[in-house]
Amino acid sequence: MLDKELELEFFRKNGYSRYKCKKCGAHFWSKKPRETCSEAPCGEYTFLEEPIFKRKYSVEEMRQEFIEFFRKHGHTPISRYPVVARWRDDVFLVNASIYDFQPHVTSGLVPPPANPLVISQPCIRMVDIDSVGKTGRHLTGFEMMAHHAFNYPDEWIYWKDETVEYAIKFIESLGGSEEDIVFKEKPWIGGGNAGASFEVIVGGLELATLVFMNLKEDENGSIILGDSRYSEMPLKIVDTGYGLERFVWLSQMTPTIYDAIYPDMVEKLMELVGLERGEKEELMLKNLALLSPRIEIEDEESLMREVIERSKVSKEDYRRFIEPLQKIYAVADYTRSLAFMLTDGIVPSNVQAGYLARLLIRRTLKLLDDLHNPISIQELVKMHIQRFRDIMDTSMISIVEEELELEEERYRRTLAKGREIVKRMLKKKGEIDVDDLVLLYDSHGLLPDFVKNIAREMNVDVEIPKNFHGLVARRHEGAKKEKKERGRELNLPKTRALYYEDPYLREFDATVIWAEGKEIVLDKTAFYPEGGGQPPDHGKIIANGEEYRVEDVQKYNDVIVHTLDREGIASGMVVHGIIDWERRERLMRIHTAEHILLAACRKVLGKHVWQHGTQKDVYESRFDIAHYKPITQKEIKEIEKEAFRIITSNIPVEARFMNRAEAEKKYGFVLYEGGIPPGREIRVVKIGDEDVEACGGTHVRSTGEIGILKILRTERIQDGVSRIIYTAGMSALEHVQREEDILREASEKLRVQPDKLNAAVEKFFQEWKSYRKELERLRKYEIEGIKSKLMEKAKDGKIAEAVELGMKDMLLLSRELSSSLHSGVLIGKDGGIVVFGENAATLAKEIAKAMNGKAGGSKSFAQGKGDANRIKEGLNKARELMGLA
RNA sequence: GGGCCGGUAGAUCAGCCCGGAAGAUCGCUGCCCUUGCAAGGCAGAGGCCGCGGGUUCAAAUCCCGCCCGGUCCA
Repeated sequence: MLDKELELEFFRKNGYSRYKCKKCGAHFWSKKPRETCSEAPCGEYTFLEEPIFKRKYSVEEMRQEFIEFFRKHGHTPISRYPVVARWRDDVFLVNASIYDFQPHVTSGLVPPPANPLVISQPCIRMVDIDSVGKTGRHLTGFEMMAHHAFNYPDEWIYWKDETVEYAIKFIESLGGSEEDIVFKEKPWIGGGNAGASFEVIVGGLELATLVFMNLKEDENGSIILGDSRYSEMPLKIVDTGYGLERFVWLSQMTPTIYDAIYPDMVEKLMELVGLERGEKEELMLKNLALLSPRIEIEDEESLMREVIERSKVSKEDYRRFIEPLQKIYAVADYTRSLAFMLTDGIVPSNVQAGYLARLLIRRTLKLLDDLHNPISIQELVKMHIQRFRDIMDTSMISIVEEELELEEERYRRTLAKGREIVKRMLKKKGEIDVDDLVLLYDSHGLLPDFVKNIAREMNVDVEIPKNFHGLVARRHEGAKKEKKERGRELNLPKTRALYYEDPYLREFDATVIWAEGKEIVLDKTAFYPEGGGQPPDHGKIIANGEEYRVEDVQKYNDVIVHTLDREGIASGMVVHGIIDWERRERLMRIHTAEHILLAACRKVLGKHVWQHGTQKDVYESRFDIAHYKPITQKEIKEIEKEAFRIITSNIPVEARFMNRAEAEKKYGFVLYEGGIPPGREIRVVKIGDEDVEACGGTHVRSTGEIGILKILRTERIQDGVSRIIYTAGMSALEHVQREEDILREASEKLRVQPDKLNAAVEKFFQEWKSYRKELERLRKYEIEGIKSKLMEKAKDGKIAEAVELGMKDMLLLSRELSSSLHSGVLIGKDGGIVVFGENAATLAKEIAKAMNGKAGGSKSFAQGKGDANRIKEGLNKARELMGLA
């Protein structure tokens, strides 16, 4: 299928031929005849030996070259998106520039912000985390430079020939030659789309990928790729990805990509660790770079052997230089990814994107430990933020530093605790097997290496299986569950939403266009359907003089369905709707209050605050935000005061529909705090300069109408996520009044003034505690008394008596008695039996039997229970068996 | 969102598998020893065994639900 797709007019006209790589068998296009596709390991990294570009470029210079080149060729530069994919709910991090335009632009629903466009998009790819530092070319964080063209049936921009030509011209503009370039064919599949693609290879290195996306996944499609079927889509997308860091590397000719993109940090770390790079070391590094594409990274041993042989150095030389350097490289890369993630507002957590940040932080801390902590993680991340200040938000530095400090503390705590767990395990079992290792990692976050080290301290050897991570994965198999989609296809016209046209509309007339059971759809409605965390309106619908209660209102696509308390309304009827205004008004106040609350939180707590989920209700509403530490009482008061300021400023609340791309451009992704609405047009709700969000809810006209916003309490629902429970308007006033009632009633009960309540309660509590102790002392004393009385009845060190005591007291008493008596039986007022001394259990069972009860226990102590009316029988039995009768 | 581990004295934990009188160490209080401190000795205080339900004559222990903490995976 690809053969035809990639036989370009351009290649034919410009003297290119199609070859088949003798090593990997892939097809490729080249102007110069070639045996292989030239990509390492089929070829070598020739760029390390011979310059390809005319000069060296820094990251900033290369980015600038790219953007400028495409700007000159008719592309509109657009600014980068955050690395955390706020506009999507299917992924956490941006993996590629095309992520910026999924799902709505690529599906054709929404136009792109510009067409064609050029961007340099920072991306995070966690999948390569283990290779970073070791291969010389892998990164967790990189910038994907890209030009995109979106071709619509009625608006054609450009397609394959032009894209290939741009690639050649851009490489030429940097001093490269057309002869150096190889276009390798490759099918491309990703994210429900597919197409043909070229990998652009220069000097043995893949520099870019040119994807021609023209297929979408389709059950009935006729094109089969991999395991799925695809069909042609009307939209044809040019999706390119130029590896910024790789271009820089190629220009700099350094042995690794890390030396090219952040030389300052690598140098600084080397200096602090005490590594020096002489000729011998450079040679080792270069050989490593040349060899690493050839040998699987899992086989580090043979890679090391080859490097040692080629460079004519000792194993010792390698160990002393390469191993710490690889760690330095990894630290430099991880901390840069962290700089991107944290300044873009990801809060470290145990869930979602925050977990990925924590993972990177912990990996970095481990590496820094290995290097004997030459510098703090905060310092390194800060260095990157300042170094890349033209694309990172430097105002986040102090928040980032605090987050890292807290994370490091947490990490140290986990390790200290883990150390204890491992030690205890060893003390108990004497060894640690594979199951233990998996458990320690999965449940306690302890890496096998760490466990092995501790075991070694205690002279125990632990074997780490090769497929360790596979074993962990197996434990998680079968744990996944499919989430069900709620969808409903009603083939009806869009319902006119009167609540948007006039949010204060309380009554309206409409025509029923569909009815089934208790459900009806109207041509227009003022009933607000559940959405955006706002519950649906309630109210009445009057038809033919009959009144129906509206119990639920839901929206399916653009059709609004009302659920009534009973059947009876038919299609075609004209009805009158009345909104339960008291309820709706409260909800409107609360919804606007929520926007104000978010603005206040961002102001008081910081810019990283991001809405995590909400549920509004008439009396108590929940508002979850990402924040890296629990919210203090002081902060709550500040937030309330800030909200008060916004409310009393009486700022108008504007709501209007806007073109999605235009709104994003104007306000940024803060728009999507409350979630990501679908569609070409989005409704933007703006409160002066305080807050702007995409929101489909109903709002008051101006902030003053809210009256009062009150935070009731906060909870930490996850690491990095706090829940604020609040209310507004009349509900807030009612809450304050209720609290006042509690205060007054409590004060009245204690007969003190409300302001003395605190001191009074303290006093009462202290007194209660001392009385409780006094009571216990008295009981002990009483038992002492009973004991001495009973002792008088003892015969031959034996006793069997009935006592006016409960089970607990009898236990105490028998303990006392057992110190001076040989054996004894006590039967309590409610039929409880306590036996101590020889054959206690057997004796107790016999007594219980006599009392129609049950008993049991050990040889020297037993307890049981029988019928409280048969105490006498039990006692007689006991005496008989004990020889006391 | 799902899985796993944990919650017992101020702290760190044992006891739970296999139900039968709540423990250890450190810390705390007092006394002895000492010029004083440290150490040592003796005595003592300190527990809703996370919460709620169930099974049982009897639950820290077994079963169910919830809450909280930790951790792994997506």
